[in-house]
Amino acid sequence: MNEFDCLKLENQLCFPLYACARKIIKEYQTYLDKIALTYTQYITMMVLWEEEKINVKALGEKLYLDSGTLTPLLKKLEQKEYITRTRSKSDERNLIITITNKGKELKEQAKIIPKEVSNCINLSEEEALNLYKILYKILN
Amino acid sequence: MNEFDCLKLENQLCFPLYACARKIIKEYQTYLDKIALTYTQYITMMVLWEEEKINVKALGEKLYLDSGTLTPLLKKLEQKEYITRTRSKSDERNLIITITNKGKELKEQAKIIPKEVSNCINLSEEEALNLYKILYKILN
DNA sequence: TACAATTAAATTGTATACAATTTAATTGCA
DNA sequence: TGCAATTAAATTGTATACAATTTAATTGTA
Repeated sequence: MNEFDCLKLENQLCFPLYACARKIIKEYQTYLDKIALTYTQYITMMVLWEEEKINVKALGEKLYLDSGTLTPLLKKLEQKEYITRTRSKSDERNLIITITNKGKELKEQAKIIPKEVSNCINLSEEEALNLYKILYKILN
Repeated sequence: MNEFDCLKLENQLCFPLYACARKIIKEYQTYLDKIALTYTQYITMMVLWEEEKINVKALGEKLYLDSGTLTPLLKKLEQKEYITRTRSKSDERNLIITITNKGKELKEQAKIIPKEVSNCINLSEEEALNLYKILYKILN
């Protein structure tokens, strides 16, 4: 182990993390194409399938994304009529994102996607749980 | 566990993977700013610190990136004089990337970065190894 | 209660990612 | 050997990411 070994790609943790995330998102994309959503649009809709109504700041905290990413994305979801964007009456700084009926209906078509993707990833139950725990340890 | 639970963000594996990768890359970026490299430029240089000379296709296979991403990135690294881009004599379709002396010198400044980043991530030796194995199982 | 400080989104600018297409070089075979 | 098929990069177009700045609304306090 010399002083430069830490600079080898194979000794990095971040690199496989980055490559894996992109690989699985690409796998998602093949299924998401059927409902014409990108992966980022999809996880945004996931929040709204759970919450119905949320402001941009809270949404960003859930997704670890900022308004620079979310503003254009939310305008696209609005164009597709899956959400509405309205300013809060009590505090005009807040933009409230609300899911529409059309957005709710999408949930039905989306529910098979996680299973389709997980079929393509060959992890045991134990490995998946282990991975999950370690990732959330890093995130928190 | 109802039929829609698989659509909850907290039940996803891909989402924390994606969020973690971005979080750690952001951490890298704070240190990479000192040598004015982006994360993608950095992992490209890592390959060249190991190889000296490689064509775009082989580089892309190592980094899981295609020419659409690499072409503009490599032009930037050429501008910074860390690499040269020349067509292969034996097969003009191939573009050969070669590290320059200036590129090699950068390695000395970069070698502390992995340690600086790993200090910010609170994983045990065992967890890190475990994560590493699971990620490469997904990649292969 | 003016007004400086803070806060939430939006905007600007740069750098990826990646699908799809194009361009140019090489290969394989009828 | 001529030419269709293949291959490697580059290009085009779309959609993120994110730092930094700007805009507009609200809050806290001198």
